[in-house]
Amino acid sequence: MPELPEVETTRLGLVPHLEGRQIKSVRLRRADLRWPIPREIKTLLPGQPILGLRRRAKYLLLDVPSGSALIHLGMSGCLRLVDQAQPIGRHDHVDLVLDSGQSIRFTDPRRFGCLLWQPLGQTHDLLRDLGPEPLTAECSGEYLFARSRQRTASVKTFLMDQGIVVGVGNIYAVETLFRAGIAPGRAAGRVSKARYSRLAEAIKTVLAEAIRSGGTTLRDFLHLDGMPGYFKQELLVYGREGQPCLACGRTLSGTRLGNRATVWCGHCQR
DNA sequence: CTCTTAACCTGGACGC
DNA sequence: TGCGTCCAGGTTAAGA
Repeated sequence: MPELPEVETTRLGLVPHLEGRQIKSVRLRRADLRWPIPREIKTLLPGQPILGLRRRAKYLLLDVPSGSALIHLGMSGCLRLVDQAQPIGRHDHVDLVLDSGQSIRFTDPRRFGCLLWQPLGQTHDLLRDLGPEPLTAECSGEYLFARSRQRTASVKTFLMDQGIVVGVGNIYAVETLFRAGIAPGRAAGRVSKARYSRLAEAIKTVLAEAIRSGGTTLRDFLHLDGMPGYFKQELLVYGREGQPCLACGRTLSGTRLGNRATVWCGHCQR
């Protein structure tokens, strides 16, 4: 489900409810997510005040004095704020019960997500080799150009590599490449600096706009209040294979790159 | 190193 | 209605 805008939307929705709260208890129903949920989650979190909820790449970090709970939503995960009375669903794996009476509920049907522990002062291995945040100046055309030299893999695969730049998944890779006029199958090392500048620009505008719209809801991504994200209405190419290009009217092509559905316009993107 | 592929897991959509 | 197949917002491990 979630790329950076959906994770950030989740964070923004949760933050106001966490101010001054503490974690009363942890209800663990199922620990076998992508990696087993470590015992620290169960033993260290209860009784701790919540200091904040940060995001790095597609990870959320729930800070308490002794460290951070590290959360990734995988393909199908979501966090919701629920009341005690909320019935527990088949895929509601963990509740972090707050002293407000509400709980942060982690739901993830496919269990590609994870909930791990990062002790204070340490950086988890999963965060170690991540590239820059896309909405910072570090993610520039110059930077992408420099990192892409000599690389023969497709520019789309390159863009989705979290070691290059974080937060861009399949939907936003397809969208940003369309807006930058770059064919997704082109070798990353054969894209000019000028076009990487356009791409960097597109990454920033598309992600920022998606966050502003509350993310993209394809099937199951919902906000804390159960409302969908509205960026789907602004997708120009994703999911539109065989339909007319909104820029030139020609039929959009579809293929698979790195095993992921890819859509583009053979006329507008080179 | 870089690149490609398979694997993890469940559920929904579709065709027969 | 039921069954098989394919597909889905991500990431890592293994192999070439």
